[in-house]
Order: sequence, then structure tokens, then C-alpha cells
Amino acid sequence: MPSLPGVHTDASNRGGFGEGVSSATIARLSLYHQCLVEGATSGVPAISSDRLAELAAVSAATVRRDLASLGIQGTRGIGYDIKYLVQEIRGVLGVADAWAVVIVGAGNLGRALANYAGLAARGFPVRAIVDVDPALVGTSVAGMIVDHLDDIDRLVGERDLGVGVITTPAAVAQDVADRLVAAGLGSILNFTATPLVVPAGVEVRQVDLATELQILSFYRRRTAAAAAGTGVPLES
Amino acid sequence: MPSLPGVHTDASNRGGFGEGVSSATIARLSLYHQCLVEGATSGVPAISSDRLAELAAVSAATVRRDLASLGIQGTRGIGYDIKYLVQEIRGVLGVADAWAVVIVGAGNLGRALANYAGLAARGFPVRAIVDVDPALVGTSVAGMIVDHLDDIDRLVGERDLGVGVITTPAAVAQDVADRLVAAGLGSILNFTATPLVVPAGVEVRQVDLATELQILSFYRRRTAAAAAGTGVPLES
DNA sequence: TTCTGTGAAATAGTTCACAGCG
DNA sequence: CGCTGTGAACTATTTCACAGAA
Repeated sequence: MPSLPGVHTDASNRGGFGEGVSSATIARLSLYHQCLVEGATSGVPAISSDRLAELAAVSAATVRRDLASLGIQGTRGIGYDIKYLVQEIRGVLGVADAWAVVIVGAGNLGRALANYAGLAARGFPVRAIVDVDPALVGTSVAGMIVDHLDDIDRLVGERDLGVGVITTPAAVAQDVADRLVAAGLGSILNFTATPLVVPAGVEVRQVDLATELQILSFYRRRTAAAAAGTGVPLES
Repeated sequence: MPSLPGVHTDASNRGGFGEGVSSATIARLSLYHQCLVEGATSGVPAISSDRLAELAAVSAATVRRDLASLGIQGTRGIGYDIKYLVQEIRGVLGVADAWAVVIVGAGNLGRALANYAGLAARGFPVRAIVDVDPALVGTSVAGMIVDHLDDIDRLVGERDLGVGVITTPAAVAQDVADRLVAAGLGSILNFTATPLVVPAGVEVRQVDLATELQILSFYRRRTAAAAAGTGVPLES
């Protein structure tokens, strides 16, 4: 089963368009999209909720609920028309619009993300990378010159930036976030472990690699303990 | 507000030790730990659920529930003893044990993670990096020589590896996962968008950057639409 | 018959609110 | 007093299970 939570700030349902669509659904939608365009769906024109569920590793009921909650309809006895489905999902996710990304922090992680082709391929071209370190500003990363964070206001306007990605040391993450918000960015992806405080209307999501690994190791230890112990209640 | 995850496979509660502790709780625990060791908690010996909640950006009731679910006790009228609290959280998270990491895929993302000091600092030293590309095998990354994926069995034993991190192209992610599992790894962090199928007992978590950005842009569009006007239900 | 769409039940997770300890 | 620990309410999300469309 998917989901959960990890450590993401999920500023869930406010009023307006898309009301009633949970962020869990959005996350899966992205997954469905991925499965449909990459998956072994070639040939057939339609796909059943069962098959899509299998590809995405979720339950069929969940697939149907997700799609129904977006008003996407299938055909009984047949399934969902793949072309239509992909188009609808794209519409909902806004894949059509490109959201230009600025990476703050030209360290290892920042440089890696700047070079990561997967982002541009899915509609998030990296169009700027900034830092405050004089040794890094002016250097070239992924075909771009590293700008100074002080120029962020100008860059946001000039390059039509929509999302800021913070890959700085945790200690300065909040300061950086404040500056991004001041520069007009309303979406922030935070790779530091610091929870960010932002004004209403700004969306933040947090991805903390060490936390992910800790969750993993917690469950691992637990499974190990369960397997080792006497009253092993593990399934088959 | 908090929460998670994004697109994480959450192989939740099986029987055994730690039963009744949700992965959402574990994720927050990691956050509490972070706040306690880095936060402005200096001086005072104890911290209230209110204050910790503020630092971690969650509700006080959630903090109390989380800690109570682990059997961590506070003192009424005072709060939780910080030293004891940190120690207990470390015990639960298993921070004491180092879990050595092998990175599969020596591309940009893999190299960045190998160089990312934050992992080792939090108990996850990167002790191997492998790839299948002859042009990469044998090169040096973060002070290590890139090994061939074929040597994974030997590496797992020799270097006591515990977690595999997949940063390969999505198309081969499942194959890689199968090999990691066969080599004895029971924890996998998957950076590709492909949902992995693994046998029971193996834990997988998925982190997909593009999905995170898509969730972000979905909410952004929605807020924008809500702000833009009365009944406007779609893009500008 | 196959497969959707959806009430209703089940499960998970969060917040309220307050009794009661130190 | 202040602050924890927790029953109970509430909200969110998933799953069951089945009526009914194609």
C-alpha cells in the first residue's frame, strides 16, 4: 500500500477548484500517468482498474475512487480509454504547463538535481541555480551559470520561475525560504530536515532522505525482531 | 499539516516489536530528534509538548500521542526530559546502529547522494556505489571506487551493507531491486518513478522528485484559481 | 459477462478536551 | 498552576461488496 506520509507538509484541501481531491490521490495520479505512458499498455485501447492497480501497486477500488473523484469516467465491461485517461490526468496535474525550477544551493545535491534530466522530462525544467558562496557563483552547472541568491527577484521575473528547490544546509533553509517567498515563489520543495514556516498560500513539501532511511531501518529492525522472536506471528 | 509522504510505499504495521507505531509517527520522530539536537533547546533540561510541537510544526496533541505510543513518559507540569527523550527516540529509530548504504547507479543523482554528508551524519554511511556502465565502473566517486553491480553479493557481505538506494533509470529499477533482494538486502529506497514489487519482508520506500513537484504545482494552480476569482474553475 | 461506480463498513490518523499528577 | 496522558469525537482514506451499465 502506498501513501503515507513521510515527512511532507501537506497543505491539503482548501476551497476552490479540485476540492475534494486528496494529496494522496494526486500522488497516485502521477504514478498512474507514469504507468500508462511507460507501462506495458501498448496495443490495447483501454485499461481496467484492475490492471492499472496492478501496475501501480495499489488496489483496484482505490484506482476507481481516485478517477471517479476527478470525474474521469470509464466504460463498464471495458475499462478506461487510455488516451482519454492520460489526457485527463495531464489536465488535472497541469502537466501541460511547464513550471520552471530554481535550485537554491549549488552543492552536491543541488548540482545533481540541476543535471537530473528526469525533471525537465516531466515538465519541470531547471532554469536557474543560485548560491551565496563566492567560490560557486559564476561557475557553470548543467549549462547554466550559478547566480547569486541576491539576484533571485530578478531571476524569478526574467525566467518565469515557479518553484524553488532548497538544497542548502539546514541552518539557512528558513532564511532562504523567506527570500523565495518574498521574490514571489509560491511553491517550495525543501530537501533539508528543517520544517519551514511560510505564509498562507505558499505550498511547501519536504523531502528528507535521512528520515526516509530511518523509517526504512525502523521497519527493518522490527521485521528482524519479529522473525527472531519466539512467537513469530509473521504471515506465510 | 505534516505528513508525508508523497509516494512512499509504506509496508506498515506487521506484528512484533513496535506494533502500533505508525510510519507517520516514525517520520515525525525523526523530525523531533532533529529539532531537539539542532533546535533552540539549549539551557533548559525539559521541553513541553507545546514547545516541541511548535518547533516541529505539528500539534501538541500529536506530539503527546506519538511519544505515549512509544512508552516515552514526560513529567506533568514540567514536560519531557530532553536528554532522556533524545535517547529514547534514538533507541526507537535505531540511530545507534549504523546502516551502511549501497548506491546503485553512479549517474548524477547517485554521485550526489554518495557525496552527501548528511547521510553519514545521521547514521547512514555510504559504503559502496555500483553501476553496470563500463565507463563508470572503476572510476572514483566520493573516495570510493565504483564497483560493478555483478559484485553486489560480495559487497553486501564484505561491507555489511543494509540499505540499497536505487538511482538508475526507471526501466531497470525492478531488475536492480530483484538483485538487491537476492543479495540479501531487506531495505530499499527507490528514487525512480517505478513502483517496485518485492517479496514480503523487504521494505521499500519510494521518493519521486517529479511527483513531489507535481503535487506542489497542483496545489499551486488550485490556490491561484481560488484567488483569481469567484467561479473560475480553471487555468488563467 | 466484465468491469465501473458507489453506498456502507472498516481502518487510520488527528484533534478536542479534560481529569489528574507533580 | 502547567502540562501530561487519554477517552471520545472527528476527519480522512481505504476496502468491501454489489447493483447495474455495456
